[in-house]
Amino acid sequence: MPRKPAPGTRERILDVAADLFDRRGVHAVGMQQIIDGVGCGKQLLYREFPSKDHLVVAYLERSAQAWASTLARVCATVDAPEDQLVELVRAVQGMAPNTRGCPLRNTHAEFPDPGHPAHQVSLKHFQDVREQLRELARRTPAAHPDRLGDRIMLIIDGLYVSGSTLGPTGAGATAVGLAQDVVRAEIAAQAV
Amino acid sequence: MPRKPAPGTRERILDVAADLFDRRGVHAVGMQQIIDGVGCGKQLLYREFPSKDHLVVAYLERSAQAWASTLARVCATVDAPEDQLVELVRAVQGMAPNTRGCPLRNTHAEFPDPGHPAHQVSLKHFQDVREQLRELARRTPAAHPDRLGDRIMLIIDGLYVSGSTLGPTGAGATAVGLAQDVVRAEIAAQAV
DNA sequence: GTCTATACTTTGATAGAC
DNA sequence: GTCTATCAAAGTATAGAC
Repeated sequence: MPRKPAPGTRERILDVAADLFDRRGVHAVGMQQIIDGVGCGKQLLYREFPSKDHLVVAYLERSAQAWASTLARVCATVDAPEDQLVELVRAVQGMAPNTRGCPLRNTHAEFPDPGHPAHQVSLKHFQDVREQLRELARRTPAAHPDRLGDRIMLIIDGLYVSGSTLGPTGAGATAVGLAQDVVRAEIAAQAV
Repeated sequence: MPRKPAPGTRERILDVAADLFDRRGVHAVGMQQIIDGVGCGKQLLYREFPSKDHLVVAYLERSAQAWASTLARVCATVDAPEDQLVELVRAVQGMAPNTRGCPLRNTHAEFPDPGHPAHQVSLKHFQDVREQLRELARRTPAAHPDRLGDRIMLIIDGLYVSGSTLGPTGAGATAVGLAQDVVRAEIAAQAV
C-alpha cells in the first residue's frame, strides 16, 4: 500500500485547484494546469483524486466546511439569535472579496445535470443551509421563523450574485441593511 | 451576399439553442446537437451565426429582450411605481417555471473571463436592470430610492438562485412577500 | 443556387502507462 | 515527469439533392 509522500499533499493540491476553480470556473481549468500549479507529477494527483469529478467534489466539500466554520464562529461570537442572522450576512459579505461569488453557487450553475456528483453535493449544501437558517430563526421571537429564515437565505443568495456583478461593496451594504430591517420587522410583528 | 432562404430560420435556430442552453448549460451543448435539433445542415447555422460565441450572444440578447418586454408590460399594466416594483418580482417568479433559474445569470457564471463576449453582454444587462429599478424607485415616494432599487434587485437575484435549488414555489412566495414589505417600509420611512 | 449530409482538420481535454 | 491513447468539440470543406 503506497504511503503518502508528504502529509500536506492533499491540501496543497486542493489549495491550487480551489484558486483556479474560483477564478476561472471548473470547466475552464484543465488537470494539467493544476498539476503545473502544484509542481508535482501526475501520478500523485491521480492517486489522491482518481478523477476530476472527485477533485471537484472535494473542492465543494471544502467550501461547505468553510461555511460551517463561519456559522460556528458567528454563533460562538454573537449571543442573540436575531443578531446572528444579521452577522451571517455580514460574514458572507466579507467572505467574497473577489468578484466571482460563491464557489458552490457557481459550480452548481456549471453542472446542471442532476446526476452529476457536483450537482448533488452543492444541492445538498443549499438544503442544509436553508434548514440551519430556519433553525436559527426559530430561536428568535419572530412571528414566522421559517419565513424569516428563508428571507435571510434569499438575501444571502442575492448578495452572492449581485456582488459578483455589481461589486461586493454596494451589494454588501444593501444586503446587510436589508437583513437588519427584515429581522427587525419580523421581531416587531411578534410584538403586536 | 446570400439572402435568407426562410424568414423564420434564425428564430427557429434560436428556439432550439435556447431550449438546450436553458436545460443543460452552454458548455454542455455542442453545435451538432443544435443542428440535429433544428434538422438543418451545418452550413445554414454557420451562415446565421459565424461561431458558437455569436450564437450565445444572440441567445443572451434575446433573454434580455424578454426581460425588457416584461418590464414594459408591467409598467403598462400597473400604475403606481411602488406596485410596479412588487409586480416585477412576481413576474420573475412566473418567468422561471423550470428549476434552472435565469439564463443570463447561469451563462454569466459559465463565462468568468471578462474578455469573453458572453460575459460582457450579461454584465451590461445587469447594470441596465439595476439602473431601471433605481429609476422606477425614484418615482415612488421612498426616502432612499437608490437603496430601494438595489434591494429589489437583490431580491430578484436571490429569487433566481433560490428558485433554482429550492423550487420556484417556496422561493417565489418568499421573494414576493419580502418585496412587498420592503416597498412598504421604504414608503413608510418617507412618511416620517 | 440553396440546403442537407458527411468527411476532415485542429485543438484540447481526461486519464493511463512507463 | 514525459509520452501516448482516446475522445469530444469547433469549424471548414466537400459532395450531392431539390
